[in-house]
Amino acid sequence: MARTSRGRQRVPMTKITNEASLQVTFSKRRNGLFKKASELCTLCGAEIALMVFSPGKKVFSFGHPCFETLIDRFEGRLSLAQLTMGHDMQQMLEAYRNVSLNVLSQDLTKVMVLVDNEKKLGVNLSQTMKESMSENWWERPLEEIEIDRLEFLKTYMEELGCKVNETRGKMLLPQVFETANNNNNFFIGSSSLNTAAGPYDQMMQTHANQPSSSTGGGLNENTSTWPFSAWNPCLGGGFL
Amino acid sequence: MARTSRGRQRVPMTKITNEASLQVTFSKRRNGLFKKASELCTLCGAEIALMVFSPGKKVFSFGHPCFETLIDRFEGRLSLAQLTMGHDMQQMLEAYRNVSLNVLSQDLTKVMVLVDNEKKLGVNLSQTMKESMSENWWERPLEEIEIDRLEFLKTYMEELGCKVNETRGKMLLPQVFETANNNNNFFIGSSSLNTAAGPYDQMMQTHANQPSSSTGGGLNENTSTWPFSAWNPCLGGGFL
DNA sequence: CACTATTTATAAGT
DNA sequence: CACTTATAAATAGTG
Repeated sequence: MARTSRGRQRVPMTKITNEASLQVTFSKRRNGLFKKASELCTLCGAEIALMVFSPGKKVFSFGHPCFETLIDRFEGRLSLAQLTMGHDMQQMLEAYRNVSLNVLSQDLTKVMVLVDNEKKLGVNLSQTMKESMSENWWERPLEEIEIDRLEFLKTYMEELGCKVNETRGKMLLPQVFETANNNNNFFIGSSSLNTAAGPYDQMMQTHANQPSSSTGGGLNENTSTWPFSAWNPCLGGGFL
Repeated sequence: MARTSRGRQRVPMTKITNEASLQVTFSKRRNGLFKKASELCTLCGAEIALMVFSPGKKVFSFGHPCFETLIDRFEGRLSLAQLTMGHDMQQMLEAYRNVSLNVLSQDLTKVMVLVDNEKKLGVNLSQTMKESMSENWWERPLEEIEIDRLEFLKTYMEELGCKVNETRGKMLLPQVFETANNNNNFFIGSSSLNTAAGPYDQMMQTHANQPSSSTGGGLNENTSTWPFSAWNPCLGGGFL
């Protein structure tokens, strides 16, 4: 009988037009990419943070090492909340919420902010904020949490102020960008001390665009809440 | 004559012990990973943010689409600054500064915050903050910027408060994690309107561990300042 | 999703 | 690090 397959064909490196095959290719290559990332972690002890937004705006992320390991590593470190305001007026604010049900359970969330001018910012911010409210992933009213936090930070910054004096340099600019990162579960339910990368499918997590559901689907058994639809600027729901 | 090569050999998926071959493998596979990421962007129109920390703690990042494209896409969108405080007390704060010298020039910076308890937080935060001060990438005193911003946000949140009422849900936890992401230059000096992914080597950037130098080396011609040593929790200098 | 036939990625070696 | 070779992997097209 004739060949059952022509085998792999060469494909031009241009965007696939056929929607169906694009989906298939995306899925296959995404998995391949995550696997490669995983292998790089394992073979070379590299640390990788990877986020992929599908053309359909779903989010797929990969992170290694696990949260716990990073805690040990960066314990006590704190970055600066840095907000800029150029003549074009821009600002960005990022925040997170990490869910950790157990030693090995956690999520890492990220958000992206871009504003071109204050007007648009003001308008859309309110809208965004209001929309996000319906997501309800918090136990306490959001504003309460936020305000407490901001208050704390403000106070902290003020206290810190007296210690700081040489803060010059270049605040080159106006555009602020932010992306999110997800630190996925790792070795769910076991091997909390294992710092080596495990099977890639255990290191990645798929976050489907789920308007109402709060648990992430996909390859991960993660039971923690993943509020992607609420904060992901790329998703159709939530903020968008 | 005998075969000059045994060809590719199968390698166990365990950490490579030989330091030399590890380096080689890391380099090769890292490039392969970036290439794969690039192809996924091109072929499927995916958006990818990828960060790789080498075992030597150097940072290699990849980002698509370019900053400009993202601006058009997310213009006016603002995420929430979300800070949590579990019974274990944790918090995280992330900030950015994006430098855009020209339409196609930009950087994306990221920071990571982890605190296990307030004591450690208080102590290390001050230390970190003080250390960061010597980096001077700001034009105005940091505290000033920070406080202004936090004040603005606080006010905003308060005003928003009256509009919000259903903010329940699960604030599952205590650990907060954050990683940085770098949105590299893309099509430097040309094709600002091109939204397709270009050659992967143009989408990636290598950030060497450079204590005093501020410009990133590697494959990218990026001329904007890259303050990695100041905020990268993995680097020996700056915050660490 | 399973199956090939091929294209790619790469481990070794130079 | 760049090039080569031979082989392991990834994956396009198909059922």
